[in-house]
Amino acid sequence: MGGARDSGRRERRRAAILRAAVDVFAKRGYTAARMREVAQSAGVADGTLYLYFAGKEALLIAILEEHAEGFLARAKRDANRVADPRKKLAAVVSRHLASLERDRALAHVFQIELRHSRRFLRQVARGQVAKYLHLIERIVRDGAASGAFRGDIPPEVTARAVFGAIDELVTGWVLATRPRPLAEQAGPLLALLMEGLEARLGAQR
Amino acid sequence: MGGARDSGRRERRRAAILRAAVDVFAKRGYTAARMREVAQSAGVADGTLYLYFAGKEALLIAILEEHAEGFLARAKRDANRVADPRKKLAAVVSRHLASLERDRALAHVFQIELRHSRRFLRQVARGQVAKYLHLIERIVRDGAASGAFRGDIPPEVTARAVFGAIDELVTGWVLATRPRPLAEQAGPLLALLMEGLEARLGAQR
Amino acid sequence: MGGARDSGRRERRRAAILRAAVDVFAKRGYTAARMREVAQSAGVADGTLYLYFAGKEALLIAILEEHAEGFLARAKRDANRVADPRKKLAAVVSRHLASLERDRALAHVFQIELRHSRRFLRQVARGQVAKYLHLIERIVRDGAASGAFRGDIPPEVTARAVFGAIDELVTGWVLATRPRPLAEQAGPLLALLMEGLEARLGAQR
Amino acid sequence: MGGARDSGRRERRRAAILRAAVDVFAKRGYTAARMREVAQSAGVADGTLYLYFAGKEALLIAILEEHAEGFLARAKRDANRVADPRKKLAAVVSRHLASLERDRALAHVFQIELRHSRRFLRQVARGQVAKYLHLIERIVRDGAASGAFRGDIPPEVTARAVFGAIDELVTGWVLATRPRPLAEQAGPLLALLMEGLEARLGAQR
DNA sequence: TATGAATGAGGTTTCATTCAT
DNA sequence: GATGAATGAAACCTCATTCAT
Repeated sequence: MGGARDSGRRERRRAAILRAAVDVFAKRGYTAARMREVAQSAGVADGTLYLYFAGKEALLIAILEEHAEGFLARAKRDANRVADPRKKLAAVVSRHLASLERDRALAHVFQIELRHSRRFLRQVARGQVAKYLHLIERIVRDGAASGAFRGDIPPEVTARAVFGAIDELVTGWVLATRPRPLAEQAGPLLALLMEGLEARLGAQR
Repeated sequence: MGGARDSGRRERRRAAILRAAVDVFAKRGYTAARMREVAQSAGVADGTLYLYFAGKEALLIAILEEHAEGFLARAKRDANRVADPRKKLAAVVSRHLASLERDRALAHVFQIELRHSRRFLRQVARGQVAKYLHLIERIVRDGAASGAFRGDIPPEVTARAVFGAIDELVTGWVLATRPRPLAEQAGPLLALLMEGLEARLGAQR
Repeated sequence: MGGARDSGRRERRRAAILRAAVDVFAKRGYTAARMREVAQSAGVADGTLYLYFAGKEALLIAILEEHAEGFLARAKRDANRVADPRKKLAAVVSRHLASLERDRALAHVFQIELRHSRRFLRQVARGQVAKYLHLIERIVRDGAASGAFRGDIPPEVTARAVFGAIDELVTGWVLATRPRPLAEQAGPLLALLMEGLEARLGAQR
Repeated sequence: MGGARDSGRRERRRAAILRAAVDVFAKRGYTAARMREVAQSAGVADGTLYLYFAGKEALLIAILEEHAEGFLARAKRDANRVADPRKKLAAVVSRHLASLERDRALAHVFQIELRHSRRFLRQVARGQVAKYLHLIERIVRDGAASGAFRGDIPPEVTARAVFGAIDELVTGWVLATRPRPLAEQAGPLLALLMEGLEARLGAQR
């Protein structure tokens, strides 16, 4: 019982620190952020941070892993709910935009602070983004096999292009002074990706 | 004559410092880069850096402006050489990939170091990237007007998607241990963007 | 109890840093003094200095305030112990000389380092010296009112002259290689100030 | 002829640099003053300063010597014009105040910038101030011998007290926001020094 | 003689992290 | 486990001075 209660307390404190880190990193930027401010925002002493995380960069990595895993799981679940590859892709894109639109500070950290160095990016790319790219790649590959998607474009290129396009929309939204809702942009983006930019004869829109 | 020679000397020295900065920033990352190493790499004294650039960040900004302007000018020129909007877009994409593939250290700085803070990103986004997005947007808009492109997708979304897709390909290339040539990826990316991901009945590829 | 002990510890450490600063400033001069040397002399780490004082100049200001206040309080107390304005003035002069003679390094800092810039002097002059001048002025004014002192000299001039004369004796003592004791000079100075330089008929000395 | 003309040119340039140094030192303070600003103010190139003076501190010393010598010569001449020791002292005091009141920037440098370090002060004290103290001391000593002045106060103490009193008046004038004319203060100061602060029976003022 | 571009030594301060309590 | 006072490494930039022209 004591163990369980302690564990709950520990878990809550860990979450508070992580939330504080997101807010402070978003507000100040990773480099300018001070561990002291994170501690104060979380309501703990400076030294306590180090009982939960190995250091400043570990905090950044933890933010990434904490949310990326949940996000990836939700995206996979959403994709699995439908059979049509087109709908799978649409589900992933919508989930991506919705997940980040819900929490602007977190989106800021994801789009900007998590990319502050090559070494860090490598860890990110090898870790979470790679998993995400694989998910898209799998959908595209399956779609090509079933005849729903074209088969003449390397799925890795498609996956990167899809991810890059979404990613840029989000970054624009994060940096904008008066951003337009992300959710609105899912439809047009999907239309572009699915059907292409060229006008079709006999199927004008 | 002395003035001309001095001016040439100054110009050469400025270029040497800028080149050194690209190399050191790419090798160490902006934060870990030491001004001393830049100076040594450029073959000048520490203090000389400050006769040419206001400081470390000014060096980063100068790298951006120096190359972004030239790149943008070349992209515009390429686009203007052809009339077909499809070919214009193809020209810009190819130029983008080719420009960065030519100089990997510079590409590294563009893809990673130039994005190390929100404040900096804002300057970048508002400055050079915005110009680039406008270029793409203009092509897309004109293409829609002439009937070559669809008219139902907001051109800003298209522009961001195109830029994001290219950008991500480049970033993947910069971070990869064994990158595949960027030039090879222009074709598939364009095919995807132009014609879309969905398979066409009666026109299988 | 822990709080009281900590507070004592903090107070002792603060005093040690201040003492170290006096010694190093006197030995090297303010500009040439190194914060590192102050830290080493105080037996703390470099960064610890900044937990107690805002910076190098704050150290100088703290030396001034710390000692000037005590000195002024003692001078006032001494003056209040006697009723005769002549004795009041004598008490202040003696206290001034005695206070600085007790601690040569401190005297050095007071006479030289505390005057290293106009900006700083203004703070000094407006702050502590002004208070000191007021004390003398008050004594002189009261003495004139009671008929003990002349009434035809502006008290501000008298106060500045008295302060300047003492100050110069101390500076001479600080700069001298083989200084003669300051205490010995109080009597002659007072005789001069009180009775004047001119010989008196029928009252030869 | 060429030599004479060159020499005149050199002399004028030297004077311009010295004047520029006085102005810049007074405006910024010695430490904050930049050699570049002195050069610009004098209308010469940075390097030219070093063809006339050994360095920044040499500039300060040159200001001192240049003006102190002239001032001392004038003070001596003034003193020699009268026979009465009282009038000699009055002449020196008046000259002192008048000399500095004429040029506020120079007065600033004399009162503040010339005292910025012990090493420097030693040079000053050993050099010019010592000569000045000797002048006063000689007058006081002669006055005592002739019976005009008291003989019971060590002349060195008197000299320092006189110098200190004048010096403090000037410093107050330099630092004041709205200074009252120095010349007005010569009379009261002399009255104090000559006749003393105590009220005289039967000779009230 | 005059120039001014180049030099390069030098130091205060910040802040992530540690560890005695 | 929690605290927070203490640590100390680390680097950008300034500016007096030099010297090739």
